[in-house]
Amino acid sequence: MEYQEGQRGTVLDIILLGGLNYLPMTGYELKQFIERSTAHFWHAQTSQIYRTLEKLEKEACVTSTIEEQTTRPDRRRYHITELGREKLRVWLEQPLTEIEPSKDTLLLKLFFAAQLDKTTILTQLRLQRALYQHLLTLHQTQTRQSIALSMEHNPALKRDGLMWDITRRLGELSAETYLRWLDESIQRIEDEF
Amino acid sequence: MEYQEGQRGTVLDIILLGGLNYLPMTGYELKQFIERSTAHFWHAQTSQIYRTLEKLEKEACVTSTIEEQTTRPDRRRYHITELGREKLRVWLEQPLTEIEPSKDTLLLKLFFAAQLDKTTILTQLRLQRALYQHLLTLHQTQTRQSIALSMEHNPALKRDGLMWDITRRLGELSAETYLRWLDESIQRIEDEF
DNA sequence: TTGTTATATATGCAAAGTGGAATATGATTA
DNA sequence: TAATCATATTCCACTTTGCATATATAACAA
Repeated sequence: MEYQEGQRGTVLDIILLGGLNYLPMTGYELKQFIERSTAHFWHAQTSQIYRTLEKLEKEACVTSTIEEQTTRPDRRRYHITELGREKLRVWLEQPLTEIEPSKDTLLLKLFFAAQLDKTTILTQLRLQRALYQHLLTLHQTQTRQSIALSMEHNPALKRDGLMWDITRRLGELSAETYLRWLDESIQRIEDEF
Repeated sequence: MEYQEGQRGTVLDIILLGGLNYLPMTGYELKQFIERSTAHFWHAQTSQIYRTLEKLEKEACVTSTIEEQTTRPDRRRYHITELGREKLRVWLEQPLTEIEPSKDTLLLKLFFAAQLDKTTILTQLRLQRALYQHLLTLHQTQTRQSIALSMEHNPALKRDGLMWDITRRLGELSAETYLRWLDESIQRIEDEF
């Protein structure tokens, strides 16, 4: 009664359709595609990918063909259909009208951390700091390069490249913010706790 | 084989135990507690809260007593047990050794948005901008005040107040970052798309 | 008086997601 | 030569989540 029902479409549906809209891939390749490109804002288990592909095939959003291989197990390559493209387009056009609630385990830990001792809290924060420092480096180098590489290979993807860089940029900014916040918080706990 | 198994403890377990560690509450009150205090980093459905409370009672982490009421439906008030406190403490002490993968639907939309037209993308981004602007205002006023209020009522919560403000602060910084990124992205799309 | 909101809890169902293991095999490396 | 890595998919048990709905009652507003 209150939405585009009948074909809601989960987020993973969309990632898979979005990937297959560039080129046909196997489940295995889609897993790698997700790890290379969307990992910083969405991830999925291998098993979930295969099950979702089956579901999408039932819904006629994708079709599949088996490729026989001699040296390796046979593999099933998925192709997007017109219906699939339509589903993708409809979902992309639909604006997000609210902010989705985020989930952050570290914040939860800190929220109830007053009962811990100072050193335990500080150790945990410093550990997170190291992890985020590493993540930031990744965003600034690796991810950026992989985008540049894709575009050299295929200049038709100019717009795509812009959009990919925009998503990459939020990852970078977020990591910077998180680091600043960690530093500030470590300082405050040292002084005020 | 590779973790503190037997009592893994989900995040919602911890929120409920953490809340009950301050004072005994009913399911209904816990729902409100979550909305007031942890909503910006974790949320939960009412049904999920009641079911998790039942589970925690089976595990002897909480006990419950029924309060008979004449004007309202009876209610069940939950109390944390020693085992519950222990579970909470163990979880809080355990450091997070990795960064949890985040999920962001807007980024997903942008990642595949190259096929949309410029106006559609810009409209969606401007809508998000308005939503985040509103969220930022909330963080800067409402949440801050509710923390100050809690501490006036109970000065013993000084440390808790510091930790609460630290979590609030990330909400504020994140909203600012998101806004800056939205502005920057709108600009880039206007110029380069 | 009729409808709505707030209090208070519970249930049922399906979809979504987790995590691990099973099953193959070729290529590489120590 | 043994180990393990990379390819490639599937299955299973389980938890979690979303969403709707049911059952009460009192207070309040239209």
